[in-house]
Amino acid sequence: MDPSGYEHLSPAEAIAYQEELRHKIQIQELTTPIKTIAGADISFDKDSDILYAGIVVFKYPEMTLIGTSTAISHTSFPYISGLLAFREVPALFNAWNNLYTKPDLLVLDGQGIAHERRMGIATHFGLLTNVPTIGSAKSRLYGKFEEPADKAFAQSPMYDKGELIGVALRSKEHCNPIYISPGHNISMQQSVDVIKNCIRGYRIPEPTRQAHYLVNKIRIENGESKTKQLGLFD
DNA sequence: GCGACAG
DNA sequence: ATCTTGTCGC
Repeated sequence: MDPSGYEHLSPAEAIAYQEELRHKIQIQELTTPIKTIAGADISFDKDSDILYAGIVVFKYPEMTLIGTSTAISHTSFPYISGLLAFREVPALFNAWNNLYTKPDLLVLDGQGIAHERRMGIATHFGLLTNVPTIGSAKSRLYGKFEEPADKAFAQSPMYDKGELIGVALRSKEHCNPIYISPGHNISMQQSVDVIKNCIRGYRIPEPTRQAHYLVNKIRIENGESKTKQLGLFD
């Protein structure tokens, strides 16, 4: 199904689609070398249905900037816990198609398989584009875990009925942990290792941290240009 | 019925 | 996610 059609799905239909896609998920080691990595994120105004999507690509593991792409899209699918992909993936897909050179790996702001149906936004996007993905969320959605020690890089496994679905990682001392889980076409261990390599002094790993910065920037800029276009200062 | 609940 | 200044703590 083309993501442009997501907005016409009912929540029940979206859940049915997740159950259908989950059978295709591949959590296994990525054997091809990782030479480039990208971060993706979304931004929007409080009561607006316009989404600002952005992707930032870096050379890995140096993390030097290679390129960026953005897309401004409309959505009508509401935010529903567990169905985030249906709201944000269409916009991200547009930004993805604007990228000249696709990265070897993509980090999304949200869960991978640490989801009740293993279909977090990172997994969903990976299945859609066939690019290896990792989910790096700022808060927990699903899974049980013990609080990791308050020491940089301390980690604790996240489980769902005995199954390992993610890792709570203390990316920085005295900061709340981030929740890492593989999205598609990469292993749990590799996901955690890669994210650790992307931590550069902040709680949020560089790929999504920079993507967040980018989408906020274009959101503010777009708002200002519209104000001018409407001639509110005339 | 109650609590949880990515962005 | 976004609205927003100061403020507590390392």
